[in-house]
Amino acid sequence: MRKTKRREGGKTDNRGTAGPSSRRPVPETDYEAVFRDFLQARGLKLTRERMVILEEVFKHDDHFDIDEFHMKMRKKGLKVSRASIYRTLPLLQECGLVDEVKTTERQAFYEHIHGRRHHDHLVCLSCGKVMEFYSPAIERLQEEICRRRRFKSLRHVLEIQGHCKDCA
Amino acid sequence: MRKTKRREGGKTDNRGTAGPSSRRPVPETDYEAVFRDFLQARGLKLTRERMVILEEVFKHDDHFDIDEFHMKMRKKGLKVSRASIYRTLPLLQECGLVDEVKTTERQAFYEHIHGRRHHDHLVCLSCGKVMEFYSPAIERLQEEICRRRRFKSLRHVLEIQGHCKDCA
DNA sequence: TTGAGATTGAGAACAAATCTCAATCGTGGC
DNA sequence: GCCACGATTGAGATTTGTTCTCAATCTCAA
Repeated sequence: MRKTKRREGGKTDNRGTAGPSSRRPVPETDYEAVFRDFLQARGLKLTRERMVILEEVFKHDDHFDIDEFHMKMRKKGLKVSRASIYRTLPLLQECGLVDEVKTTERQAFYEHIHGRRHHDHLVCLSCGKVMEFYSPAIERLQEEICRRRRFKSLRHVLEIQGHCKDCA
Repeated sequence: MRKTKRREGGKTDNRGTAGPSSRRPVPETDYEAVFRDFLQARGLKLTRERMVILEEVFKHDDHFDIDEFHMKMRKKGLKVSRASIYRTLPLLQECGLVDEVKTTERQAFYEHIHGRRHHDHLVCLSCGKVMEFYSPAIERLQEEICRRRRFKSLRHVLEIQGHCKDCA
């Protein structure tokens, strides 16, 4: 009995990052290399589970929460425990492949960011859709504010909540 | 098991302000009137607990989380259950007296906003200090973004995390 | 190949928030 | 002022997201 939550976000294009025909050593994707190097540098092991999770994360192009993620994997027959997911995502975060977005919702959600630009979120309170936006001007203003206060900014979260045009 | 006595009467109003040379009923503060009206309009009752919580909220001028808040009340001998606090804060939020700020921290915190201006937060990851800032320019840019997407904004959360000048 | 040490899975443990329900209170009508 | 009744309360139980525990298992450098 785990949950019954919503937040089914917008469509994904699922841009087939999956491996090409597997007969010869499939060329390692960018993110695989990043993760592998990170693990090595940290003296951590490259396990089947970690790789399965990595691949799955990069198949999602939208936001997801851990429970939904776990469910989806089980349906596909990929057996990885929830605990491993909880343990692996922070690693992916540490090596910059994934971003954890704590929202005003109870639970956190994640999104992969490798090769993507930083962005902020619009969240529809009716349908749960999450849209992204990026404003260089806002970013600049934030930097300015931090500079003035001698605050060393590490990251930020900007989430605007309301109703999307379909729900308004 | 409701437990023995509770509600050992007394003092609902007259928040000991040692009124100037007051000989007449202490004038209700602004926020008290707001809350009272709100309760009435909603057919809710004005209870001792609700008032105690309201007063306490307006004594804090900074951010607080529910547990800390509850503890502080107990120390003062104000007996109100955690459950009541959890139930009352959303009411105060509804009538615009209090703001719930969900942060990237695990738990939410609150701050009263009556008579205060909207603002965003800088959070120091080392010492936990929370600073406020307000940027009309950022606000305007956000509105612009929403307009362009036909998104009806209700509220937003902008939190910048990093290290304050004392911790850097 | 091997063994030290990292990792895993299942379930227990936690913690924040919410719910349950009998006892009790607040309020409008007399 | 008194009543009746629905709203509210407190204490503890429950829910829910996340983290921890530990025996079994796996990884990888030597």
